[in-house]
Amino acid sequence: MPKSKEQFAEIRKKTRETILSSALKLFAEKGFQGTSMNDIAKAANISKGLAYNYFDGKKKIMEAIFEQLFIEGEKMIEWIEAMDDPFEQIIGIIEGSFKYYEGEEELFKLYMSFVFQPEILEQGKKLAYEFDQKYMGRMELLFSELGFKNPMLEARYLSAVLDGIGMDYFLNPETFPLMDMKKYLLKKYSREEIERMNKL
Amino acid sequence: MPKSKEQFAEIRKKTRETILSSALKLFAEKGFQGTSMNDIAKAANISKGLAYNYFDGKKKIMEAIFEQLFIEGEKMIEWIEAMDDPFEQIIGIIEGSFKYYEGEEELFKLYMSFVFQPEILEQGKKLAYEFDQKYMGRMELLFSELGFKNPMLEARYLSAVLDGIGMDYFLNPETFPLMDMKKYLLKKYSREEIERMNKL
Amino acid sequence: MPKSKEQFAEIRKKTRETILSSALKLFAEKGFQGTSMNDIAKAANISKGLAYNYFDGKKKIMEAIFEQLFIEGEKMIEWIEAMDDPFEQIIGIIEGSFKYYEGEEELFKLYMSFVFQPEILEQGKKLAYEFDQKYMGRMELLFSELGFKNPMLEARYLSAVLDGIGMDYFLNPETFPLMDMKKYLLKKYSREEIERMNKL
Amino acid sequence: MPKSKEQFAEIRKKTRETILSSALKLFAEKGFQGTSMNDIAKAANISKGLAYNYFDGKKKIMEAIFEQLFIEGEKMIEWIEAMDDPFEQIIGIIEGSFKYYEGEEELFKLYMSFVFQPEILEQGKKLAYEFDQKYMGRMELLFSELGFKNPMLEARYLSAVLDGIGMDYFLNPETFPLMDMKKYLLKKYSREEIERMNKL
DNA sequence: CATGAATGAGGTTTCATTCAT
DNA sequence: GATGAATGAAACCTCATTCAT
Repeated sequence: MPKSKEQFAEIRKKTRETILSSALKLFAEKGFQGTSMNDIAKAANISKGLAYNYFDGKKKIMEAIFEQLFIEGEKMIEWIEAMDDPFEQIIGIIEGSFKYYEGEEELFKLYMSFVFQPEILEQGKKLAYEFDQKYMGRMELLFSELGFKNPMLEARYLSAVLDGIGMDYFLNPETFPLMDMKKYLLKKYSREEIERMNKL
Repeated sequence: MPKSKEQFAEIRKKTRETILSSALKLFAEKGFQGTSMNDIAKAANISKGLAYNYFDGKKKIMEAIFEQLFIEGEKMIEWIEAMDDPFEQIIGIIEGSFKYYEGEEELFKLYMSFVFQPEILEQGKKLAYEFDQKYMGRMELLFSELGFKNPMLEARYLSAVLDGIGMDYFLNPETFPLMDMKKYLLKKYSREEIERMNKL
Repeated sequence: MPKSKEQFAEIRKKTRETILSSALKLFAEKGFQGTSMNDIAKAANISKGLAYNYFDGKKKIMEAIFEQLFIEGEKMIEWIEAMDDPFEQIIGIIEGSFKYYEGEEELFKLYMSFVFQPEILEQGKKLAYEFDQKYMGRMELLFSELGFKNPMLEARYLSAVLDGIGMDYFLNPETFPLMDMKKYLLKKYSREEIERMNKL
Repeated sequence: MPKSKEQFAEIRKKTRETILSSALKLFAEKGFQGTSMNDIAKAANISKGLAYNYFDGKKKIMEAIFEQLFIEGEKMIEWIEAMDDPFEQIIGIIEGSFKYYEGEEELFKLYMSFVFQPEILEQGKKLAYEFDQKYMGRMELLFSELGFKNPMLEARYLSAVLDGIGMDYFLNPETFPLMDMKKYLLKKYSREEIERMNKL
């Protein structure tokens, strides 16, 4: 009697996830090019051959990781849009970003290293561009609702600030004052400050 | 007619620089691992063997590039320190950074991609750390002179903002409003604004 | 309701045949080495494991195909021997060959490609040799009956002509004048021509 | 002082030829798929890496061999065209073919195995087709000059005969009566026979 | 100073075959 | 009888580095 379809699906899902998480860790640690399929297979405790049964090569693994990344990004957008108050949404964006930095160090590092070397992944570049467009659009709308004069520029600015903080934090996690920075930023984008700025 | 010692030295210097600039371009484009010594030699119009005559391997070429990078950084610090007025210095830092983004795209990309793959080049990481310490120290001093309450945080913040802008710009040079962002930042850190902020 | 023994036997036979015909098609198309067990299993709509239940590996599948091939060859010899008139037999050989080219393209291609790569399948080579001997023996006898002076050479010659036609036809099925060639050959080996030749 | 260009060219030519002849031998012996780059490198007494310095993979080696093959074919056509008398030309074609079978066993075997599995080599198929067209055109012209009623069919026929003989000879070089077959064919296509046939 | 042929270690990828269920 | 996940050996290919000239 063969294994049931459910059993097979279960196994595939689990192994797939093991491969992806092992690869993510290694890519973040040693870079995409610095990680060999051998490394990945060993980390995932499987044979090299099996890794190819699941993914058609290293690039495809990378792509799968990127897809996950953008899916999480979408979720974050949705979570923020669910809030009614635009002031709350700004807070949500900031807190969400910091939560991400604290919890997903590896994904972020990987994202960074890729972003500065996009030739590695055609598909990744497209995904990143599309996500950026969508994300910026939302932010712009938000700043418009908040009464800013140049919502596009404000969206780009906040985005740059958050990216820069993430980047500097990961460059020196030990010395970067992540919590203080969060407080500082939350104050800068608090209801009171925003209202005050808009009065000027 | 044999060449004079000066002529030889001249040739060596020129060839060395050709190798470095060719390598820089390639590393930025295709990454360190994605660039072969063959690529470098071809781009520099020399033989592989000669490249080894100048540098003891690919890593050493990378290190030489990094050294150049930090030498330029030092120069920028010196240039800023030469100014008397701290308000002018802030403007200098901002304008210097933007000038760098506009003119030295490749070095910046390379720096970033390496910084997020530190195991490749231990020495690079160390250099980067040292430079960061020195640079931050200066900035902190500056914000202290300007009367900010939390100079360290302000230094980290401005630094993050500038890094984030650089990053976002390089992600999408076509759509990022680099000039507008510069004006926006220059206004945020103008004498008037700083004095106003410090009064609060 | 359990299946009866007959039903099981029926299924086994059918599956076996499906495997063989799928494999034949693939071997002819992509070669023995170019065809994977996976390809075969997929083409036969079964699992890889089941294929191994039927045959002890890829070579064994190949061998089974070869056996079939020679069984058909034997049938053809028998069919020809059943004719009384040697003149008719010659016609039968020619027509049989052309019918084979038209209808069994894959088997022929496979046979050829293997015959020129003998180390792959020792058994195949042996079978081919034995068949050749038997076939040649019959042909020689036939030409002897027909009164030819050098029956062995005539047998070898006709055999070569037929092989060459098959080969050239498969090289360029679109441009090769198969039907005209058949007429031409049938005339060359017609009763009248043979009798005329033997008079000389 | 570097090696002179001539020295390098000499080395490259020699090594290239060693690789090609080693590969030819192995391909003919064990087939294209059955031969590994390792085998080729070992047979050529060089490292695997060097083989890739000369050819971009196994297919490219095969293609180079094929080119040689067709270059030789062209030479044969030229050699035959240099004769004035069409009767002599026919003799030339036949003798040339037999000489080829006797002397270039490996190339012929390789050609055969390829011909029945052309997916291996895109370029090879095109070359073979073009050569066939040219060769057939010449033969047709020749048979036309000789006064045959259906020159195209005659060209195809002789071609098939020669191919079939080559094929059968290589299948069983020990038992195939190559010399007798040559005499037989030369008589069939002698001036006297051709004139007699055309009278009918 | 300069060349590029040559090596060899290590990476990527494929696949016949086994096996637990 | 039937499944497809899993293995491991062996294939393909790349490239930093060395070296004879």
